[in-house]
Amino acid sequence: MPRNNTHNGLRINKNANQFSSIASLIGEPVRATMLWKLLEGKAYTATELAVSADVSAQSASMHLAKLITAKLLTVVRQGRHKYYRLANADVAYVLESISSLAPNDKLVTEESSHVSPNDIKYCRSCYDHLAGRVGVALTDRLEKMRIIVSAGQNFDVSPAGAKWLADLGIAVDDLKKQKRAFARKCLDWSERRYHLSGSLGASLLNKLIEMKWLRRIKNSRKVVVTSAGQERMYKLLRLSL
Amino acid sequence: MPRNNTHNGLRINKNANQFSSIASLIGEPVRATMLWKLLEGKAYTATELAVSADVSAQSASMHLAKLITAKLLTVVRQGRHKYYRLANADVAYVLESISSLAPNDKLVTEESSHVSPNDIKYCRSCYDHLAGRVGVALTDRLEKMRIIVSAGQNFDVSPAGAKWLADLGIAVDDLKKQKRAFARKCLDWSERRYHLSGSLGASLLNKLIEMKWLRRIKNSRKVVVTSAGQERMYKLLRLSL
DNA sequence: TCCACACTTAAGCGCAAGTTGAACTATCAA
DNA sequence: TTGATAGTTCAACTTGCGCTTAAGTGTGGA
Repeated sequence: MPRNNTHNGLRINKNANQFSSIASLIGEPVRATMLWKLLEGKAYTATELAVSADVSAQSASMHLAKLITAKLLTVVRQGRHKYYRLANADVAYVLESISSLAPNDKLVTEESSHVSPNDIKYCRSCYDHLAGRVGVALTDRLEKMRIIVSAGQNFDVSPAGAKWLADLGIAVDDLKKQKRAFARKCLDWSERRYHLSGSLGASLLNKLIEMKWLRRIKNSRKVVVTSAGQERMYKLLRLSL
Repeated sequence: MPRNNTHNGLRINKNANQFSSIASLIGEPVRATMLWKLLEGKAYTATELAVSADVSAQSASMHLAKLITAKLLTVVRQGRHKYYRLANADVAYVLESISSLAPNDKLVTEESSHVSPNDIKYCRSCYDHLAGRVGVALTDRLEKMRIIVSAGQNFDVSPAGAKWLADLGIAVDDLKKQKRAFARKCLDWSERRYHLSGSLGASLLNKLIEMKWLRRIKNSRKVVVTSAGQERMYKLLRLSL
């Protein structure tokens, strides 16, 4: 009887519907597994995702199509392969925040927020850039040293900063030409603070791994700081880890 | 054949499973509607939630039980009623972040982030405290005026601040005695900046509504600044809205 | 004491949503 | 050209999960 077909009721339900359709899209077990895998930041083919979620190619294709139409993923064709990745860092962020609700985080008392270097919260990749305590600390130092400067929801690179990055082998001008966002502020769930994302964040992470200052942990989003990395980052950035 | 039963594969899937179960819990249409309603911050009875989601009492009971065991909601009994509310601000925050993925945000070009006072992004309640552009601006002013001071992931209240709040009718000492967090930093999705949550944030919102500086919009999380509120907040806080 | 109300529990039904098998397109490599 | 691989589409099937009916507990008011 009391169907809430008031004007307000309808509007609320419209919002709730959109909200619900996204959440259930993410929540379906197979899709959740795929998204979780893609959180590493790498692009995977449909078959790879099908295998890792342990379903048939047909199922995978159907699920991936849904994620694409919902704009949660993007695809690029390469020959007969299709490479899927998360649509943007916002998606990665939402996935992270959902997982933070998992009750596995055994009773985190108010200020027992001590994060050890072995903790996934300490140093991890978020989609394609560096997050966690280290990601935030690095971003902080870059800002303090005026290599990057805050600009609304984005960062920008100072002239001096561009030179500093060039010394590291990162061509800021080239990155700016890409159509994806250049240097966005990405929120870190565990730290509740900004870190650097966008093409600059991504190429910085790549560079740090290439130089062996950081090392990815296989099949995980965890990243560790090598001893060389520790030393060099202190020398270059006064960043003690 | 290639069931990924490697040690790593299993660990990844364990995480993905937890992740998936939370997301699908949120995503089910009826539960999504209930959660969306609870985002207003108020507590509702099982029947109220059943009506607003347009389902039978039995169904509602079942859904609510699931949300309780997942620690997404909490309940208190009062006589023969049970009052449900979101378990904490983190839950509210996650719900908000999910909804931010909705593609309804019609093409937000890089810096067209112009928010009008009629926009839900401008001024709204997040769970039980004030969020949106106004929430962030208010928090900023409170910090600039040293009423609150940053302390890691929390805020603290200065001695002068405690006096200022007492003049408003907020007893800081009493709030600190509560077992819930006193003054947390809560991230605002649309603004990507902090605002004040915790018991202090909640009682500040209540007080502002009580004094008729703000007014809740029925059946919505939107909140509007009254003209009296505009005037008083400028006088008291140099906050122009 | 009695009845109304708020909410819960259990059993069976039914449907939406995912899976499967088969057929189809497109790319690549002999 | 042929055959192998990557991915998609479609229709038939299977099933998990929410809904309904029905019965039960606990609280409050007359």
